[in-house]
Order: sequence, then structure tokens, then C-alpha cells
Amino acid sequence: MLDPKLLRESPDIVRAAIAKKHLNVDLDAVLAIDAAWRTQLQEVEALRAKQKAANTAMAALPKGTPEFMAKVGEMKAVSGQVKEREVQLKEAEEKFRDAMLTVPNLAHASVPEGPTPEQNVVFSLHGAHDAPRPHAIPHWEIPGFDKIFDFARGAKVTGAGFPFYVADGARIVRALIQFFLDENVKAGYTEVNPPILVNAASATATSQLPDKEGQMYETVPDRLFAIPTAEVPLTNFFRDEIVEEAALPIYRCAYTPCFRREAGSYGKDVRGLNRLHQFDKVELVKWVHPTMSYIELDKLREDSERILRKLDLPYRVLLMCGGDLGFSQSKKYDLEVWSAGQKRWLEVSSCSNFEAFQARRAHIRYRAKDTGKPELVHTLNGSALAVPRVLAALLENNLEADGRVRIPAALVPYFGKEHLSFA
RNA sequence: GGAGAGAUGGCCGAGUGGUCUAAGGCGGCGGUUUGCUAAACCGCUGUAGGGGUUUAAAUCCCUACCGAGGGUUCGAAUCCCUCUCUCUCCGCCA
Repeated sequence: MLDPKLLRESPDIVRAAIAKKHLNVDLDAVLAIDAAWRTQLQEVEALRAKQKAANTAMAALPKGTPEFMAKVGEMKAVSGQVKEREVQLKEAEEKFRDAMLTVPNLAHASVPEGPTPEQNVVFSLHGAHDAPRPHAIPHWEIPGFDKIFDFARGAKVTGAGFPFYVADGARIVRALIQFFLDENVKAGYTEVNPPILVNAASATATSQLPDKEGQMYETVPDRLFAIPTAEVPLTNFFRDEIVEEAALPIYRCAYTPCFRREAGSYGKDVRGLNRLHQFDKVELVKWVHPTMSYIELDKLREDSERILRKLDLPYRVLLMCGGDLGFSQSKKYDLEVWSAGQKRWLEVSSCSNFEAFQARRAHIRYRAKDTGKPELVHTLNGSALAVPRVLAALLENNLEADGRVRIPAALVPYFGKEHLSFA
């Protein structure tokens, strides 16, 4: 959520920032709702002040005296009025809150202009993605692929997009998860193993609710949600809390399975390992001092990149333009790995700075040392990394003439051998 | 799942309808005293929203918050209902 005071005092700044994101928001309507709410608030508060004053006076009177009874009669009318106006105020407040939730976060000055993904800037390019790879084919066409990534049986047991990983398929997933976790811990992140079901309050704080409800699996009858990313439980760890300034920055990482209904996806995007309903991912989350969040964003991106380089995978970094930024992000980099068989880039990480936008909604603050007052932290997150797409790129880029896949040196200690077989 | 007991400020803890503006203590911050430290003494102490003043901040005024949400009442930390969580015992269980 954006700072309501910023909107009140500098609506033009907000207007310009929304234009940069190419979103359509009726700010005048939001401002009108805000003004109406504040007027009602003042009226109700004046009534309540009157009630409190009368209450103090009555406490000093002997009960049952004529003066006392007169007061009771008088305040009965006020009481009814307060109740009526409080109901209206509550409605106005909800309207105001809902209106504020339609206002997106502001794009940072360093975000490139542009309405569509075509204006994303290639920030950097690593590795020889155009090197000739004669054996490269889409990973789902590799002979034996179905044996160790068994989509058919997964569909029978659960549904499309829930594969079984078997033998070397299971082993490579486990190796990647552990490699990612170890690398992140080495980079200073504290490992966390969070709940993978969360309640509605948590899903709301990180903006999955109310709008993206249809993207999550929901349990009955407890109304718990299967997490679409570890960002949800990780970020909510400090929800409604005040941390000490000296504790910042806080770095956390977590491996979890992630669950996404992916309603509306189709075509080549969903072939093979490209897009699954259940997949494994290691996520990074940072809580930082507001003055540091852009430096921390670059460090976060670098932490994810380092892992791709250790795996010897060609990749590129995109700096997302205003129009391709999410609703709640101020700045975002995507890491895309080259998939030699499909001859396309696959997104394996998305590193974002939310500034105070997410922290305001989740009430995550730090106590400023000099003033002693609570201030909102800045939150950031990024993947390091998403397993299936890294795996897809690995299978396609490292496929050898004998039909096996060469395991990158850094991963061999985790996988336990130098080649993956489809037998 | 069953039975019982609980939830009050950073922490402990008193408070069973009206100066609660929540006692008292601990902790923390500031001060006095003081070779230093400690002790003693004095003062201060949470969060959120709104208003007013201001270049701005501080100060000031109002309101809300005693696990959450409803209700009763002129008036609720206190009475009633629902829910959540914690603890003890029983049951079940990897």
C-alpha cells in the first residue's frame, strides 16, 4: 500500500508514477473517498468526546438522582447517534482502504520507460548462448525423458503439471535444491524451513489476496492456502512486528515447493518443465534500511547470478520497464537462462525491490535508533533459483552425443556423479 | 477430538460496570549525587489515525487500542455470545 499522506499532499507525483507504469487508476476518486472518510471521522470523534465528557460528569453524581436521570436520557440520544454514525464511518473506512489498495507502488527513477515487455532493457549478458549445440533438442523430446520425469503418471495420480521425478530425475532435483541452499547460506542468508500452507491474513499481506485468489490452491474446510512462493511465509515472518534497527539488514532463504493453479496458461509455455502446478524453488527475502534498498537489490541480483555462473549456464539479466513492472514493485530484474533446445530464454529468477509498499501492508517496521520511533522497512525478494527451468536448461544445454547429460562441476558433489541418465 | 484453565503496555503483574488518563514492579532513557563502577533519589516511558500550528520538526488538541470480532448499557479491561491462540490432563498419531 502506498503512503496515504503522499497521495494527499503530492497527488501529482503519484499521478506521474502511475503513468510510468501504464496503469489506469482514478486518483481523483481515491482522493474524494479519502476526504469523505476524514470528514466522517472527525464528526464521530467529536460525538465520542461528548460521550466521554458526560461519562466523567455522571461518575461524580449519585445514581438515581433527577440530574443523573436527566443525563441518562440526554446521552441515550447521543448513544444512538454514535452507533449509527459509526456504522457509516466503518463503511467509509473500508471504502478508503479498498481505494488505496488500487493505487500501485511508484516506479523508481532508474526504471526504463515503456508500456510493454519489448522496452525491457537487456542489463547484462553472460555466457555463450549462441554457441553451436548440435545435440540440443527441447528437453521433453530427449529419449527417456518420460521415464525420469513422469508426467503421465502424475496426471493420473493428481493432474496435469504434477510430474513424478524418478531415479536421476529425483536425484537432480534434490541436488539442485541443496546446491542452491548451500550457496545462499554461504552468501549470508539464514536458512528457513517455513510452513507451506498459510492463512488468509498472510496471503493478504503479500497481496495474493484478494485479487489473485484464483491462482492459489485452497484447503477445505480450514481455508488455508498452498503457497505460490516461499515469499509469502518468509515475508510474513515479521508481520505486525517492530525489529531493532541494529538487526538490519536481515537476509533469509528458504526452499519450498510452490503451488500455482496457472489458470489461463497454454501452448509452448506449459510444455515439459517450463510451467508446472507444483515446483521447487529457493527464495531469498531481505528486510533492509530504507536508505540501503537499491544497493541491496543489486547485491540480491548478484547473489542469484552467481549461482547461474557456477552452473555454467548462459543467461541474461533484464531490467524491467515501467509497463512490465508488477503492481507492488519499484524496480525489478529478471534473470533468464538460455534454453538451447527450445532456443528461447526461460525466466528463472525475479529480483524486486518493494521499498515500503509491502511493509506498509504487512506492518513490518524497525525502531529508528536516533528518534526511537518505528519506521517502515524496505523489503526485497528474489528467486535463487526456480528448479524446473534451471533443470530444463541444464538438460538441453548439456545434452551429449551419447544421450546423457553432463553435470556441471559445481553440482557433481551434490549429484554424486558426472552424468545424468534417462534409463 | 474431549475436559479444564488462561490471554492486560518491551517484560512481570493488579484491576468484577463510572477520574482507568490502567496500580505496582522490572527493564530502558534523561538527570542529581559520585575518583570509577554500583547504589540511592528525581523525572520520563506504547501503537495507530485524525485535527491544529509550522518552511519543517518539536510542542499542542481529539479519537481508538487490555487476544480478535459482535452484543448488552447513558457508560465495558470488567457482563454476555462467537472465534483464535497458549497451558495442563486424556485420546489419537510420524
